[in-house]
Amino acid sequence: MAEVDFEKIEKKWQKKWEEEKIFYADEKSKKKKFYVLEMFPYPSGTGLHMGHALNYTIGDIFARFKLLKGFNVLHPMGYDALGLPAENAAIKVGTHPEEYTKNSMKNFTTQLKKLGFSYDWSRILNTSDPEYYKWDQWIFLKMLESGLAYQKESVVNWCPECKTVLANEQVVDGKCWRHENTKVESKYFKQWFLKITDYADELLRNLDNMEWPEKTKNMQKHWIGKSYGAEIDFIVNDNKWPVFTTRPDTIYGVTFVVVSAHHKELEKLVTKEQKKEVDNFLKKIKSVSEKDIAVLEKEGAFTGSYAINPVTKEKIPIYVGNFVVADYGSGMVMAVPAHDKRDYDFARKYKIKIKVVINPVDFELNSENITEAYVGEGTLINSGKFDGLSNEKAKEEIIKFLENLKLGKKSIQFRLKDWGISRQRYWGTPIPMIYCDKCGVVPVPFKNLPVKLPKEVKFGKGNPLLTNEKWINVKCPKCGGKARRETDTMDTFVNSSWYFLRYADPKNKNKIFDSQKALYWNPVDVYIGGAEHACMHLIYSRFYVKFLRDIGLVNSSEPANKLFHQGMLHADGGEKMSKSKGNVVEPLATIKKYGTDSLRLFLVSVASPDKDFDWSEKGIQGSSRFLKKVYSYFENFKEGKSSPEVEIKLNNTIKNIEEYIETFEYRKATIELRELFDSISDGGAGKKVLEKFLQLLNPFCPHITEELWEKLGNKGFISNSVWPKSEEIKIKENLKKDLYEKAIENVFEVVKKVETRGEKISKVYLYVLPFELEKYNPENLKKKFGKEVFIYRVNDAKKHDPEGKSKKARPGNPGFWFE
RNA sequence: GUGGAUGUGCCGGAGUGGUCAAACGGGACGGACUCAAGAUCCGUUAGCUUACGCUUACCAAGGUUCGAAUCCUUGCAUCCACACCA
Repeated sequence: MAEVDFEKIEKKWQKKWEEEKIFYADEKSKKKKFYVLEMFPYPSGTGLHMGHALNYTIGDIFARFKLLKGFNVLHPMGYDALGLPAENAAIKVGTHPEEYTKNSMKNFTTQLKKLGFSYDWSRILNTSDPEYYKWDQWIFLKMLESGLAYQKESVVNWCPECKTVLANEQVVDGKCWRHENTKVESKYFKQWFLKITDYADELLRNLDNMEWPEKTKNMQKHWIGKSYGAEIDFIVNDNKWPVFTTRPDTIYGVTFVVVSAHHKELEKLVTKEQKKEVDNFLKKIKSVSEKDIAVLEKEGAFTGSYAINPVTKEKIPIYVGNFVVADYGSGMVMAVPAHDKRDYDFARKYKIKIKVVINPVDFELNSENITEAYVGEGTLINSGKFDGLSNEKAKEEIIKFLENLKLGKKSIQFRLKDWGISRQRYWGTPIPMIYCDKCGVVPVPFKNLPVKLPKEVKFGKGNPLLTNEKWINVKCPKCGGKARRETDTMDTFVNSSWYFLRYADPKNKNKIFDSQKALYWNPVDVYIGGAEHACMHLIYSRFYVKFLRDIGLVNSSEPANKLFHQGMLHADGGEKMSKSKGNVVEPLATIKKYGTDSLRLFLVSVASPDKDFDWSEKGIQGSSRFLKKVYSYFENFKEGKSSPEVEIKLNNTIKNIEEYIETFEYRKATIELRELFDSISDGGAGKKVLEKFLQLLNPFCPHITEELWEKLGNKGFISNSVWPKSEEIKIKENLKKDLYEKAIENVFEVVKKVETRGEKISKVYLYVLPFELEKYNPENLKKKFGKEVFIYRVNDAKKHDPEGKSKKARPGNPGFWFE
């Protein structure tokens, strides 16, 4: 078999596609629009990895398929260019983040182009471009106008050595990533927040009607976390301290209260005598990451203060604990050790009283014999006038009771928190605010946007922006007096929360985007990316779209109709690909060896693209072998006649592949393609059939199919040809007969079996689907079975069907009953 | 702990009540070609049998059914996510 020069073919067609701009999208087209989007990459210095290749191949196949199907396809690409790694490179190697990012982007573009993706490169986007982040700032100011952006004190990780705030990922085992002997401290800063919680209800509600993976929707539901309960006031030193609980029915069992270690007013509760103990406890907390806190054992310390239980009037101790979240509810919880597992463990550890107030349905429980928390249903005991009520009923009654005493109320809590966007670092969007001594916090006027990042800053100690005094010092936009810029920048998730909208009109200098264009393209029809973004990016984007809708810029409420997560790609042998293990497979090296089309085909033919799978050198060799086979068949092909079998197979394949691509079952599509090719090379085929085969293969292997399309004598590109139609008649006629006969054969078999068991059968009843009724001929069947045969439609109200066997009827298979 | 997913032949992985000893790919084995290797092509790949066929098989044990990889129950194992949510 002749060697195929994949590289030459790839270069040739990539150049032609670019010259003819066949993938450039235009909103003036009369065709129906279709927007395919893959999550844009963070351009890291290490270049494109195989996971990117998989992600973009999945999207590219979809986009190319839709183009062939006659849609006006938008398939753009860009870079999420602001972020921490660029800044880390500046600290470690001394490159300016801007240079680092520029180089990385250039590198990424070259690599992406070699993979032959059908991007509209004229729409390329770069979030580190002031022309882009200007609109981040614009949205921020709009949110400020709407009251959605606000400042509040919040806790962060602080490295006293670097004098800077650390991201959770920069905290390693409670220590700074750069100073392994320096313990990270908790520090409170005033920071900017976006009030995503205003949209909590809608974010939750819409999920039900969205065509997103159920798993993702569940994760989001959990993340938003709506819970119903009560807010109850406990009295501490004559002040009201509210707590939120979902179990007001257990209020009589409260024996202590726990306040979060990060509670703003913790100091007020700590007495002189207990100060030392509490401080020692606080030192043990490693970072503000709640994931880190979660790993810790439930621990705490007595604050020295007491609270009054509003119903029993008992005096109960207040503890500070590492398992209470400061930002949820009021940052304080009432603890019922008898009926909550964490409270139980905590009470046992610190020898606090345990009081049973719910008696289980099926056994006796009391405060002496309890060995674990009982969290189930039951009736109230030890609860004053509420004794004997079911705990469900008690929830309502107790809330009513507290409301009358003005000591509590019904309450709904979301676990979703407002989104803290302040980052004390350089390579992000500057927050467009100014601090004036006289006027206070003043927004930068719209006409002065963008607030550009100054290039001259020093890296290594503290927030780099603090090192450029010239940039910081400005005149107050209100009074013209001395003022200073906000030096915090925005979380980079801000940049990616609306980029898909900007693709509709990426070069607009005057507006965030032209509304007509945005309305035309949005929402995204298919969005493809990793499941790790299920909560953060995919919730923030939903929030942004809702906000932009509310200020009249778009009319859709959700960013994407359909969402797909690709699986994780592991190294040969199942381990994670990582540099330190030396098992990384580079897309570029692979292409050089086997060709881009082989790589694309392999990536989608090992497993369903949503499942994790292992890289396999043997596997890609198999894909490459298949393409060589195809190529050599076309080279030596002599025009022949297509057999009916090949025609049937072809038409079946067209239909199936359409379905498979729509549902991302690419693996099945590649199997059908192999089968079709087998029957072509076995039975011979005419030119028309070969052309159609190439078109079916084109979304997966665009280069080689262009080449062979041309070899067959076609002018123009196969990539924007018209997808073949499957001719229904050719598919079914033969098969249908078969199926009917098989179905009858089946029934016949069963009759024989039952008779050999000794049962007598004289009547056979068949229940068939209405549209199949005509195929059944009672006379013929009577002859075959030698018995009376009755045929009913399944929905016939008068049918004789003593055991409901008609429910078993399916297409091609009747239900049956014998007597 | 909570939530979710999965368990199929040597391996990856289809298959959701009869067309299943189970697609497709990989591997292994045998053969053809070749001085030879590679590539390519053909065949075999649960057991017994020349074959018809029979037996054993889709994590395990029960169950439903004329019929189960597929439906139900229980158990076991593996994987993933998470913000201990009061």
